[in-house]
Amino acid sequence: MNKRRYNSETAKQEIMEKAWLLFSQKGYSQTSVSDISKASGYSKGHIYYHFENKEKLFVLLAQQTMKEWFIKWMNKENEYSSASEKLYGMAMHVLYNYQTPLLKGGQELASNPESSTESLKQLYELAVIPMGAYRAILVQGIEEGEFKKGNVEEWTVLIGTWLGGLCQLTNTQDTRSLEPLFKKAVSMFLESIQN
Amino acid sequence: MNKRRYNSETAKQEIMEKAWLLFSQKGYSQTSVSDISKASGYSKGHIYYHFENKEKLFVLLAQQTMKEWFIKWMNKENEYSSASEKLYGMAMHVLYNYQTPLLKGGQELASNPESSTESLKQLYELAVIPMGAYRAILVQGIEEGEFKKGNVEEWTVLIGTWLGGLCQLTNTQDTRSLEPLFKKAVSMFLESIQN
DNA sequence: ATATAATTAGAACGGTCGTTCAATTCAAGA
DNA sequence: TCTTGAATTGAACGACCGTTCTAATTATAT
Repeated sequence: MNKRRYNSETAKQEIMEKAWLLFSQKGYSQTSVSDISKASGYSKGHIYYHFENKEKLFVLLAQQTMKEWFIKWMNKENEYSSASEKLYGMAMHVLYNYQTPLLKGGQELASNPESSTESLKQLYELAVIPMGAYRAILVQGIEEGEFKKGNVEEWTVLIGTWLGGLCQLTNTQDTRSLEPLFKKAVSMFLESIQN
Repeated sequence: MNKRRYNSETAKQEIMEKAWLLFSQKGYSQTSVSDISKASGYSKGHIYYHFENKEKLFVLLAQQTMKEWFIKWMNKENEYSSASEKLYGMAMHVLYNYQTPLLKGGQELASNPESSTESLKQLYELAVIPMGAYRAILVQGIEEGEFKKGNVEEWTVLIGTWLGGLCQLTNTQDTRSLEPLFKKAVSMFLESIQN
C-alpha cells in the first residue's frame, strides 16, 4: 500500500468514529482492532500510533459519548421550566441520545477480569453522570414544591432504571415509535411524586 | 490423563452447571470452551461429545434457565390472591430468580452477526416468556376490577422494562438490599393503574 | 541538499479461540 | 473370549486475536 500522508488529526477522528460504530454494533470483545482498521481504512499500526491499546480507546469513546450526552442535555434543559416538563424532556433526551449499545460494551469490559482497574473506575464514574442529572431535576421539583418531599436517592434510581430498561427496546424497535412509551413512563412516575 | 469412565449423564449435567456459572460471570464471548473444560474437569473433546458447539450449549442453558424461572413462578403464583399481591410477588421473583447475567450473554450473542439465525430466534422467544407472565397478572387485575381498564400491552412493557432495568443493579449491589427498591417500583406502578 | 523526526504500513509474534480427529479405554453382548 | 461400539482424551488445526516492530515514506528544519 502507498504510504500517503494525510492530516493525522482527522485520521484519528475517523478512526474514533468507525470504532464507535463498531463497538456499538458488535460490542467490545466482538470488535477487533482489525475490524476497526478495515472499516476506517487506516492500518493497524496507525491505530496504535494514536491509541495506547484497544481498552483505552474504548474507554475514551465511552467518556466522550457520555460527555456529549451531558452537554447536550445542559443546553436543552433551559427550554423547560417546570421540573415535570424537564422530566419529559429528559426522557426524550435519553431515548434519542443515550447510547445503550456502547454502554453494553462497557458492561462487557467491566465483567472481564483482565480489564485494568483504572478502566473499571473510569467506566463506573461514567454511570454516575446521568444519575446526577436525574437527581437535579427531582431536587428542583421538591424545592419548588412541585413534587412531594420524598426519598430523592430512591426516586433517582427508580427513574434511572426505568429509562435505562426502556432504552433496551431500541435494540429491537424503531426509536421514534418508542416516544409514547417513554412519555407514559414519565407520566406514571409523576403521578406518584407530584404534589 | 486416565480415561476413567463415569456416568455420562451426570458428566453432561456437571458441564452444564459449570458452563452456566462461567457464562453468567464472564459473558458469552469471554467464556471459552477451555474455561468450561477446566472448570468442569472434563476434556474439551468430551464437551463436544455432548454438545454440538458453544453457541448451542449457551442457547440450551438460556432456555433451561428461563423455563425454570417460569415454572418456579407458576408454583408460587397461587400463594397470592389479588393481582396487586401477585405483582409484588413477581417483583421479588424477578429480583431473586431472573438471571440477568446469562441474559446479558444472550444480548452479546444476539448482537454478533455470525450467530446462527436459529439461535437468534430461540433467544428472542425466550424474552417473550416473562412478558407473558406480567401480562397475565395485569389482565387478571383488570377483569376482577382491581385495575383500571387501560392499554394492557403498554403496561406490560412498562413494568417489564422497569423490573429489567432494576435487575441491572444486582451487578453492583447486594440482592437483598434491593428489595425495598423493587417494592417501591411496584407500589408506584400500582398507584397509576389501580382503581 | 541533507539530516532529523514524525508518520504510516504491514509483516511478524506469541497466544488463544472454537472445532476436529485419531487414538485409546472400557463395558457389554455374542 | 472376542467383538463391537460408546465414551473419553488430548494433540492438532487453521483462524484470528491484540500488540510490537521494522522499514519505508514524507515533511520540516538546517
